[in-house]
Amino acid sequence: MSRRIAAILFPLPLPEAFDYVVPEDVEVQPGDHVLAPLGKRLARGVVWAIKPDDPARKLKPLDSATGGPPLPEGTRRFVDWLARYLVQSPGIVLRSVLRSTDALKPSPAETVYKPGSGDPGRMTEARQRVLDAAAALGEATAADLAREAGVTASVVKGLAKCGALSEEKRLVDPPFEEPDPDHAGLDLTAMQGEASGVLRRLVRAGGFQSALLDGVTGSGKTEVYFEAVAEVLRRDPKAQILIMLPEIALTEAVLSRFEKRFGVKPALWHSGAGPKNRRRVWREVAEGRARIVVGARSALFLPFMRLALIVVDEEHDPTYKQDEGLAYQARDLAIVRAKLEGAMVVLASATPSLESLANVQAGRYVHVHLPARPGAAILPEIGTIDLRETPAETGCWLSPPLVAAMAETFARGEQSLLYLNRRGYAPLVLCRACGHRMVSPDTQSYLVEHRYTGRLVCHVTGFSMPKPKACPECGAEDSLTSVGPGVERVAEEAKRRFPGARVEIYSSDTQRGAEIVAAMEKGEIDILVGTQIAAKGHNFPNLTLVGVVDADLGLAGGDPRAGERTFQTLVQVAGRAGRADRPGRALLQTHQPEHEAIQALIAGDRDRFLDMEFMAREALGLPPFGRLAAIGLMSQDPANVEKAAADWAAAAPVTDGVEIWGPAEPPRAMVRGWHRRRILVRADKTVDISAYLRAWAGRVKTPSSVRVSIDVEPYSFI
DNA sequence: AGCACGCCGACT
DNA sequence: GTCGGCGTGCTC
Repeated sequence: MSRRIAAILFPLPLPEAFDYVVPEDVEVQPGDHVLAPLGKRLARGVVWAIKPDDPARKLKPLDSATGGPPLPEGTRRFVDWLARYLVQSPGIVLRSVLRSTDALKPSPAETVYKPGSGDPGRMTEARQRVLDAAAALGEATAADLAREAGVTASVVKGLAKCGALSEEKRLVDPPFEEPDPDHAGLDLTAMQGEASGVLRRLVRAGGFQSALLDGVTGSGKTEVYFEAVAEVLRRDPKAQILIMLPEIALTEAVLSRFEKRFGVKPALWHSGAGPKNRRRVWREVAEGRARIVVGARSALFLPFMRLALIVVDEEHDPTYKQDEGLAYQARDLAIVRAKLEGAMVVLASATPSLESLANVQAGRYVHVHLPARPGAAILPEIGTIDLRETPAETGCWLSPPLVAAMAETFARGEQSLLYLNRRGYAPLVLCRACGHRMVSPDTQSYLVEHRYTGRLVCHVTGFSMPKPKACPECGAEDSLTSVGPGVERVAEEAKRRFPGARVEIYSSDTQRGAEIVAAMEKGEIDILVGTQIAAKGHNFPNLTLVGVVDADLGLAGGDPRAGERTFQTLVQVAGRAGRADRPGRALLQTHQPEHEAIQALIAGDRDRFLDMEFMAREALGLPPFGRLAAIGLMSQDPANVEKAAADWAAAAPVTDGVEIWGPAEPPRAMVRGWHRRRILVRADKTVDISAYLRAWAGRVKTPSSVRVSIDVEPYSFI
């Protein structure tokens, strides 16, 4: 009598799936959820495969099947692929898929009440209030009715008993409504029509395809990819679609646009959603009923039954890269997932990543170009101010040419935006007497002065302290001085120079951001000083001058993507000026006006910037022309990390086309008591860097006091 | 991830 | 003499 064997994968850091005997009376398929004995306890796992028996092996029987929607094959293959690629145990990847622990239980039912025809009998005031509430709410739970009427639930129950309220069972997690591809009439420009036509043709061709939808802000990318979504809905009544957005973009605005186009709300998946919502979305996706999911990067791990299209909006956005825990780049994984599912991918951006443009050049992606809508935003005239020739006065940050431009703008009754990506008043506080620099107790990074709150703040850990009167090192009184500008300091200078102007600050510290935006739209602010947060997406019709206080920020440093990021940010910021019918201009204060990023920007020549950047990266063998990986080591004991780093370095396999850089102290060598070291690996494109790392990790034994993290394709170099 | 085993410090 | 700290190892 041959046994049936099931390989079961647990959501635990185990190296592989474990084998169990399937009892006679248990029926399981790959993807089913089961309980199985693991050591002394029962653990939840997923059947990964059914295997032929090997009678020689002594195996435990699995306990039982737990039910719930099975994990589809595509999702399981994605887990296996990811585990290999990310150099992680498959169980850890599985854990990212099983994000909603109670999604496996059937949707619970709740009792709801609505007005009935029965005789309420003796009418009391409480009963009348409940009946009024029921009439107003239509259909509600006992708790809701009681709260609304200001009584206890027993009054509701009493009315239900005599039939004055009728009782019904309702699923707590109702299915999502079916989106209608033809809900809204088409109202596309000729350009949009052409672009959406290309995408629709790709959808009709079917199978795995990738397209880059490349269009400036305001060109209507969303409407265009919505047409690809509609085409998928029309062609296959079971097909599912994932629309990915950076977490921060998952706002009411997106939802209302979606609802206008498809007539219903999409299933939403993001970190802020509660467990109830997650359970509903997870289950509806796994059962194949949720047709469209709009979600942040983690939505990529949902168990889609029949995924036909993935849209990655704002694909260049660096927040698609997750650095903590499972380190992955959601945009890249979207391509992989689509390939495994035979689905199509649309990457959309106004400033596409170099990686995506390289794929276009290599012919791997179809390039769908979407020019600006006629009559819409005109890119402003962009100029530089060479700070070496016309520096700002000592203790000031606005150079004479920028001040002159602001004065003209103000005189015309138009608005200016000063952009500086530094919160607070000053990025550094030091003692004039002894040179002591105020640093954070944990990270040793500089404390940023916030004059508005009178505190010194660590932007890394959030640590803060009141600004001391005397230097904590030498005791000198009133010797602490603020070095460098933050938005508060630039605003102070703007107020001093333009006493009649209304100046406001907009940063992530701003409490009433929405009010600032509204006031700016209404023209109630003359000069807005803002960080990154002010660069995105707002439409200020009377804004005609953008001054970039420090265009050099981000050009330096060891980050291979710094130039690209600066370029993208500057395009966004410059794009704020002159959006309505007024021409705008942008002025960039810089010490390196000859830098490619800045030259290309003032020429409005993206292709030239990209060519330069491509050449630089190709020469260094950096992505997308080579591969990078980072090995991070962390311990509370400095001697332990040091030793572990040395052990890792000594164990590195020697291979052609691979270079090891380090071990080195990262810029933040110590974070919250943890000492850190990093080893960077650069490999030629032909090298399987995951296999290399796996082989390497197999040769080293790291003590449990040292934590090891492997990041394939790191983005953060902090 | 749990859970057990094992080897050194302050307590009934 | 034991209770309990958490470092190490194992789970089909």
